[in-house]
Amino acid sequence: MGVTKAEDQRVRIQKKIEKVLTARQEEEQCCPVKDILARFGDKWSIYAILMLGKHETLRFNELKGLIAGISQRMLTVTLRALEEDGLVNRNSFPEIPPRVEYSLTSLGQSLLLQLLKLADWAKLNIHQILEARERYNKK
Amino acid sequence: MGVTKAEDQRVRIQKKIEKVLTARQEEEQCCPVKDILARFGDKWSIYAILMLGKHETLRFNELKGLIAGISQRMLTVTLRALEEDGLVNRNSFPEIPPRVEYSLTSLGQSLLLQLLKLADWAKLNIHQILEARERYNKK
DNA sequence: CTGGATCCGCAGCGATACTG
DNA sequence: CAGTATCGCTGCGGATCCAG
Repeated sequence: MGVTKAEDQRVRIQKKIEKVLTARQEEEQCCPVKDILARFGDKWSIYAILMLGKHETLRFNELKGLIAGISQRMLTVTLRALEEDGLVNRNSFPEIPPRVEYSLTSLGQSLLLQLLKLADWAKLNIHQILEARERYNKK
Repeated sequence: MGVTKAEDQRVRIQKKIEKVLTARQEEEQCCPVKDILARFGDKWSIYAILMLGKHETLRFNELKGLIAGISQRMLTVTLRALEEDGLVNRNSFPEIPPRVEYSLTSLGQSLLLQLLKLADWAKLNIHQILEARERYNKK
């Protein structure tokens, strides 16, 4: 065993580099679907969008109250990401106490439409899926 | 500091239990959208569905070849989940060497339609999103 | 009140070796 | 060929404290 720990690490780092590169290639190639899904495919973005769709405009803690179970941190992170993509507006008023209002942009609203269609599909087929799951688990 | 490690752990476990319970509540309540998204919102399911949509029927390693970067393990896990939900069919032939063919069920195909619509939206708006990101990062 | 900064546990994924 | 078993790492997300 002439394999040193240093050598081990070098190899591992090399592999990691390769992995990152191929990952980047995949992102660039391939349909934009994946990229879009990455936005609202995460744990909370959907809820934020749906809630903002329902209520027009909301403050930070109102939103936090509506999305049961979300932590402060994740709400911040989620809203930042959505803002970055131009899906929500963020209006902060320099008052004391501070007030920040969030609302959907027109782009966000058009995405909401798509999500609602998906929701319709989901409602329509949820029973079939649940049945399929039961059937599968019985076997 | 009369706090023992055992006490620490007890408290932590207690919190975990609560977390799991509220998580379960959330799943049950709330729109089925989230539940559905959980299916193909993960890293690989979309690719599997899209590929099966294109190619009608595929064997395990064909699929693995088409989805660049997926590991054997994750392909297995992904396909199992999709099968469980009745989105893909799994036909295994008791031959040597073994042969397993996967294809979309009609339910899977209807989901594919939705995904394609989403893809259309994505293609249509990808530029706006990229612009928004640039604008955001410049600030 | 809004949210930035930091720490850290744990699920999820990848790599690898093994089986029918 | 099509998986299963095991293990280690990484990064997501929750908790907590702090700032404006």
